[in-house]
Amino acid sequence: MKRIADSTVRRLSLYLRFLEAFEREGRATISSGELATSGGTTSAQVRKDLSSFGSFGKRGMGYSIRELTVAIREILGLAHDWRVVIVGAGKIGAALAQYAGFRDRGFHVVGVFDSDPRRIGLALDGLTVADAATLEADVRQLQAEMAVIAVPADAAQSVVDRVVMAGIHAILDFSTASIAVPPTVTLRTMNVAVELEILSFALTNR
Amino acid sequence: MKRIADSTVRRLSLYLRFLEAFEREGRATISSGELATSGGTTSAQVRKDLSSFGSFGKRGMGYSIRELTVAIREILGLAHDWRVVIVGAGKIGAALAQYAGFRDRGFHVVGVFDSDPRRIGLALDGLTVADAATLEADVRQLQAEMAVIAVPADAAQSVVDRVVMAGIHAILDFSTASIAVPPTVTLRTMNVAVELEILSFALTNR
DNA sequence: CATAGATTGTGAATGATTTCACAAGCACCC
DNA sequence: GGGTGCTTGTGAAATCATTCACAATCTATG
Repeated sequence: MKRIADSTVRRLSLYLRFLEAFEREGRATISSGELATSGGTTSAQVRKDLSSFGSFGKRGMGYSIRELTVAIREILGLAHDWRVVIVGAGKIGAALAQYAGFRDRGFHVVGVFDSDPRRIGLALDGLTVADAATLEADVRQLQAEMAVIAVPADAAQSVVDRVVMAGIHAILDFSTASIAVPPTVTLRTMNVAVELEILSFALTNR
Repeated sequence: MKRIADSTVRRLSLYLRFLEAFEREGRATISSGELATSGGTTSAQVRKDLSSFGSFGKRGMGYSIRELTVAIREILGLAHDWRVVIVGAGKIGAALAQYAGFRDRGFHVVGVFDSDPRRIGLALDGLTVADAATLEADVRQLQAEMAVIAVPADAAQSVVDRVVMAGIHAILDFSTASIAVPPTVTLRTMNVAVELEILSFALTNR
């Protein structure tokens, strides 16, 4: 399979949301144009995005919402649930652990860790905050496949190293640090400060 | 000025972080190559990014960390503080309101709003959660310039419409909804589910 | 003051992504 | 069953972003 652009994958994830909303409304089919309008893009872009993976529509008719939903879920690897650990039970980590939309979308939080004794043992929505001292062993034992990192910047690299050591290949990082990972590991960073600074630039240079 | 790519602005924001770290270490100058290594890019990219805005380095010597920091802060519009309101005092909204890194970087939270009577009146780090009923008037009165939206998906569009009405031109949206704004408004979306789905794709198709 | 060594700034080349534009295919209708 | 109207799938073209490569220019040094 030829390499898929990051931007394409991101859009597929968005299309999936719109398809689910349309399905809830009871719609049966949708055209690339309508999907494009929902997602703020163009119909050609929607068709191109899908064409990397196959042919899902009917000419003259559009796409079956049901079928396209299943196809995109398959493409994105959402056919089965993922087991996720959260490291860091501070404000952000705790908020994420308790975020229901998480689990509803197939991401099952199987463990929350922290190294602060005041947080270890806290109950978060059915889970108990565990001691990060045994992170590697616990991650393996829980068979986690993804990690969310919500620790202070100066601890982030070491925590990432440890979950990588424990066999994790996909990491979502909320810290503001610059993190290095081996090429076999996918790391994505969500940085509120960066986004605010992009907004600041937009306000300043409009 | 010619149009600046979003990716360029994002990198400038990252460079700024590294520059600040280097400055704390007491370094005086830095080369494009070193900055590139920190940011996971190339020296040519660093120079190209800066060249859209002027000439900041000395050939043979690199960049003065002090001067480049000031220049990038100027470019990004961080020379003065921004007044930010947060709408939605749930888990995410509350975590953001209490996030100190926010204010330290020049983003001053001047108001937090919610429509749930159980949350109105709560104290969050020096701020009291206000009733969202008077959002428009309060936003104007507080002279807020940016809004962070952390409300449920079905309320997001209406809240965005209201802050836009109140004169806000920059919005950071944490909801999972698809939001429309007038072309004069900059909207950025942070969607955890989308990021996790990109990770899911990466794990599935590696 | 001339030379050596380093690093910038930037056109040109390459690579990636998006948009265009249109033939092909499907359903519906008469 | 042929015509009409729509919409897909996809090469080709256009646009946008990154990398290359090198002249220009700075400091340090003897």
